[in-house]
Amino acid sequence: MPELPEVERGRRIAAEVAEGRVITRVRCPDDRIVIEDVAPRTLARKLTGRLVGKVRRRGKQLWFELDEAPMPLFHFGMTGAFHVPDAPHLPLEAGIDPGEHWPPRFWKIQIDFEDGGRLAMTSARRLGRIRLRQDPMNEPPISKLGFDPLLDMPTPAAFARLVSGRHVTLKGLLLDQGFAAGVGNWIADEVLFQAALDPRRRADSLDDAEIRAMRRCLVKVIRAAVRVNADKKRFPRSWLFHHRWGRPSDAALPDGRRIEHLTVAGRTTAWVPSQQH
DNA sequence: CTCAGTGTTCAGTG
DNA sequence: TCACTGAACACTGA
Repeated sequence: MPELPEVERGRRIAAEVAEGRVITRVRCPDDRIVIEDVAPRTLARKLTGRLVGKVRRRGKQLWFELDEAPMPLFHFGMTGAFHVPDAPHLPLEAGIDPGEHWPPRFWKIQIDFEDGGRLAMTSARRLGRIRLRQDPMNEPPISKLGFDPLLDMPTPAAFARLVSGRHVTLKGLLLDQGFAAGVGNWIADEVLFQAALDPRRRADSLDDAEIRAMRRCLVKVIRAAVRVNADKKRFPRSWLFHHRWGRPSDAALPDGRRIEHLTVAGRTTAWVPSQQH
């Protein structure tokens, strides 16, 4: 489920196995890998022998800092993840039992390190991408991203300026990676639910208090989701998250308030009309 | 068998 | 320029 929190989880998994190690082998079969603008064997050649510095993340983008350019940039798409062998704490992704299967189902690349550590990237629906960049931070797609709610959340005043000039729906604004990097479909819905805002409202229709509420809920939801992923905890019961997936006809919160489904900004949107205005 | 889907990009429209 | 829509990508699982 790669929105910002899952990608941050991937960053931590990769950091543990990769940082400070030399890459000794890269496997990415021609018929399986999803790479942009570079042949699988070229990618393997560029990475082999490189020393990994920091594993970094911005929004949903993840990359390795190496001792020598180019650097590999990973995007998980709809279903991607990083895996390491024999790690029982891995996320529950369809069909993968990391304790028994290696390489994991749907693997697209495997990277081995000098100390025997291994990392695999999976992408069941092949929408994940791997790219090479000389200077990842200053080239697209990362250079085009907006703020990252975990790394550089703007001040309330700066946030208000970003919001007020826009005529998009709130849902569309939150999903725009050039506005807030890392927000995906369910997080956008959760933020608007908690901020009590109708997803179809236009950004430039919000008053100061509503903008502050949206900012506060964005930070709160992202931070809580990262914590949930890291500590194997659960989201609070009051969150829309738990209840949005049920059959649309009888979807409701525990207290009985109805959950409706709409398409906003081209995406399925769950919301609670009695609470969001 | 059908269809939605946690993401992104691009072409076309207004 | 801005914003929206739909299609495409490619596959799983309900």
